Amino acid sequence: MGSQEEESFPPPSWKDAAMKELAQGRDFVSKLSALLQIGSPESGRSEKTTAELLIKEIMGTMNKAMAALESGGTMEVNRVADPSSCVDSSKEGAGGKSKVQSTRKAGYRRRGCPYSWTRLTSKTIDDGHTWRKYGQKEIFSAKYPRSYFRCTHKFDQGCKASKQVQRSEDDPSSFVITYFGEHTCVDARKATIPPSREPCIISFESSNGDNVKQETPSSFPSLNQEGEEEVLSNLTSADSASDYFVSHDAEFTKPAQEEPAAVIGQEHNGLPSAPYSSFINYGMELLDYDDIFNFDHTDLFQG
DNA sequence: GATATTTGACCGGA
DNA sequence: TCCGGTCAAATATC
Repeated sequence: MGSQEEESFPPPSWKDAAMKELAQGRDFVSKLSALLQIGSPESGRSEKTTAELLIKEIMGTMNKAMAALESGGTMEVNRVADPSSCVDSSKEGAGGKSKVQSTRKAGYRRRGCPYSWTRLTSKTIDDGHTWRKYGQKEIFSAKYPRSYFRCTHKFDQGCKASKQVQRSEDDPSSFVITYFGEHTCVDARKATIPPSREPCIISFESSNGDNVKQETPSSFPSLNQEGEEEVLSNLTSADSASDYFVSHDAEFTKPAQEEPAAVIGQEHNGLPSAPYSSFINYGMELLDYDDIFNFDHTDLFQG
């Protein structure tokens, strides 16, 4: 990775459109914020606080995204073809146990996995799937080790999804999470969650009226697994992962502490996808889940 | 006892 | 040959 970043980075026209949309979104949030300031006294204080926190989160995320766009992007690159093609062909159908045939440990490499996307997050988050860590490596030329996760259902359901988590060198409080493959599993944990397998269509309406629709992978990652807190705190001895919160019952993270993650690189069928639209969508997801599960915000936002 | 994590070794693409 | 991805035994945790 790395050398392809520039070439996969959104072309200027796309970038302009994304910037415009982000700026507009920021304006909307500002207006909403202003409305809240003069909101009716009847509105619950906790709800107002919640909304304000959300606004701060959204604003922060949008500013980050815009800054990233402006700077030409520290975006990761991801080559994408067919999600289903992103499998460990070497272990296909064997669930990793195929090497029973061979006495050798397999060292199959994923280089060139055609379907991946990367996101940068200041905290770990629960994507509704369960992951199992299967390795950690010190990476040459990288300051922090990289952790390797596979879907818990890799063997029982043959799910091919996996991810890598690495602390960002630029911002050690952030984690770069790279997802590979698509979940083909049916996670019991997700049974109570509205189906997310439908592609999320996001519309970017550019200034010239063109609509840029973006389809995000059905297994859009947003949140993380149980116990990853400790796992990630292992990446370095420091800080931030420790205050991360995940509730499996609620299938939700604690937004007040959770900085919405940005998908910083994604590509689909050779076309640069909309990393920023994805993170926007992530914000929408939070709201949707909230509506659906009728979470008690006061609980969520209290430490 | 079952399940998850850690960690050193192996493998193979670049 | 190097280095990153994965395996699997050992260990830890529940």
